[in-house]
Amino acid sequence: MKAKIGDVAKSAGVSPTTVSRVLNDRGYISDKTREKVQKAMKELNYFPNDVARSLFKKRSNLIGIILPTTSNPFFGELTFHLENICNSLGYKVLLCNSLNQMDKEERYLEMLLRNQVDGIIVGTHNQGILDYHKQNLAIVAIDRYLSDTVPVVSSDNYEGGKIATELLITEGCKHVVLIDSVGELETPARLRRNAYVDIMLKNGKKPIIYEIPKIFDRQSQREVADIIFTEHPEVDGVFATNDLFAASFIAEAKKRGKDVPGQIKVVGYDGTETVQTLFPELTTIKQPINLMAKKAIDILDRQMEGEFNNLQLETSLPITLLRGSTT
Amino acid sequence: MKAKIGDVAKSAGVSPTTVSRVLNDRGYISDKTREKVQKAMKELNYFPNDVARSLFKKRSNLIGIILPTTSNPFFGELTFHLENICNSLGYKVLLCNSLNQMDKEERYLEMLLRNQVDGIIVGTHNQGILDYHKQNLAIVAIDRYLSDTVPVVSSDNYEGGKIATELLITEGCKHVVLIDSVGELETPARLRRNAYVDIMLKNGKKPIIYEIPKIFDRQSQREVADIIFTEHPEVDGVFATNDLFAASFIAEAKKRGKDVPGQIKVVGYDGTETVQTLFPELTTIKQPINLMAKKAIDILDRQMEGEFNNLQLETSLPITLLRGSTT
DNA sequence: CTGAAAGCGCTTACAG
DNA sequence: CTGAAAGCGCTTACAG
Repeated sequence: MKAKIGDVAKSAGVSPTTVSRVLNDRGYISDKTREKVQKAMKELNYFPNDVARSLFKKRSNLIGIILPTTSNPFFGELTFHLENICNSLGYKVLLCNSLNQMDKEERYLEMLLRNQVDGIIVGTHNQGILDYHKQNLAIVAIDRYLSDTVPVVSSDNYEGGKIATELLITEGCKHVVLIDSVGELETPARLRRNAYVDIMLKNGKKPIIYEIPKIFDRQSQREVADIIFTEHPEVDGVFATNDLFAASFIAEAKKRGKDVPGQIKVVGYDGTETVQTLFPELTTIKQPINLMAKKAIDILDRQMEGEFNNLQLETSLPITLLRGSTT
Repeated sequence: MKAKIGDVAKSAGVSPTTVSRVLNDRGYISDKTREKVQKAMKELNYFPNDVARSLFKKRSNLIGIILPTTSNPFFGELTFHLENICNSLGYKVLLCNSLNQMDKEERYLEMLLRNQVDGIIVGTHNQGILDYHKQNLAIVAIDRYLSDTVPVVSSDNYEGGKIATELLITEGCKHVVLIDSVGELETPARLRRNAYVDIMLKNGKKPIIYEIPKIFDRQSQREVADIIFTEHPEVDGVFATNDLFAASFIAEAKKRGKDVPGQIKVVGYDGTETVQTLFPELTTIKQPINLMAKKAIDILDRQMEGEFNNLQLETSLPITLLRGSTT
């Protein structure tokens, strides 16, 4: 059976209190005692039970991450960086893939709370979360507005949308279509769309917007591309707010014998490592995923240390244009 | 402050024992009492503390997942499926990205143990894990041999390697090169290489094997491609044991003006959703990720229920060939 | 420098 | 049908 603190104490001939002291390097202990205890711990292959510790300390060092799905390269990479940084700080990560489903999000949220997480990183639009934030639970959102009091970290979506749209227009596109996620909510990512609309209007062009209903479904992406070709055969430029949408559109274009970038130019969004490897030709707007993760955890950590005031409520990190050969 | 069971008891005018009973639906309770308690829980917005529960029950319902990195599409998708299935079964997932670094793996392992996980799913080659398995910790490996007693779930790697190599030869390739991960250990995935060697020899051809030193690094992948072109300019076929390697090789080929599949044919491996979206032209061997996840958790769950005998020690799921236009 | 006692928030025999 | 007591494995005042 697993050794407990009492077993170590008995074996070392001291009290559990003393064992706890050497474990936590706390208070005075004679070198001799410390050695005895350490020897006993080795022998019994003892390591502390963090569940018991958490219960007493009212601190779990657990961080919950709720996001749509790690299957998506952006979130897969974001998850890696988040977990990696958490780990280096001594935090452990409880992962939740909500698929953007409200009901799942709510159940995940309750699960995290029951498990006494010290903080939550939210990459989905969970609104129920608001209530809990007030109960001084540390929360930070990535690319989502949750409430006036929850800090949001994102990259400069407006600038990204602006650069993408302007590039297409500069390259001579007359009919630029936007392919975006279906969106009920006002999210920072929606600024990409806003920028597209602004730039189009500024150039005297009519914005044409299509939404992917099931954003993580390849089939759904292809169908929308198909509809675009039917309804707007004149399309000669596409700004997709997500690289996967861009790739699906291009696949559909090729199927129809359309040349990219000859007849249609395409710009994507995200610029993950995965996309840069699998589809390096794609012109896209790259988000600084690692920086976003760092910043999010920085803000979360501050809250977990009790600093709920003076939090930077909105952080916008710089994006970069990756020029490929699809424009 | 967070309501505790005592607060609910006081508010409902009963004992904590009774509250616990309605919480767990255990023993006899009068309907009237149950209602009183439920009303009090609602009012106080009470939900149980799972840390305290775990401590008493000696069961955390926590599952640790150790894998290289969710940044990689295969592992990103695998993680999604694993977590998703765990969630549906009432388990929670503690995520660990080890980057295949031994020291990180060992630290993660100890972390998981301290946190009293009920089971561990391992997608890396952690050897230290063996010792703990004997202490009746539930463990299942994905694509890794850990020891004679740890069940392994993988897809039919030999068959995949065979199909890929045979396809290239059938298509007329004379000089087929293998691009593989650097590999110290005997893993199921290594069977892809074994199959390649067998088929090459069977066809009277000399196997030519290159290894990517830093497998998650795009730069490293490109460098190996570069070396292949220098050392084997005659190369007209490539079997890459990973789609990212394949993509990097193709990028390097294009840079040199080589036509794929005209001058060089390429087959990858994994066939994730991400690859199918971003690089649908790639011919590749698709692993049944969802099935692998299901099977792994099935085996883990059985162990967590105390069934350590009669475990299927080796599971090999069927792969499929996805024919694209790179062959 | 070290230990006995109390308690973290629950659950479960055991009584009644 | 309900409650008082003990205990899960730790840690931390408080004494000495």
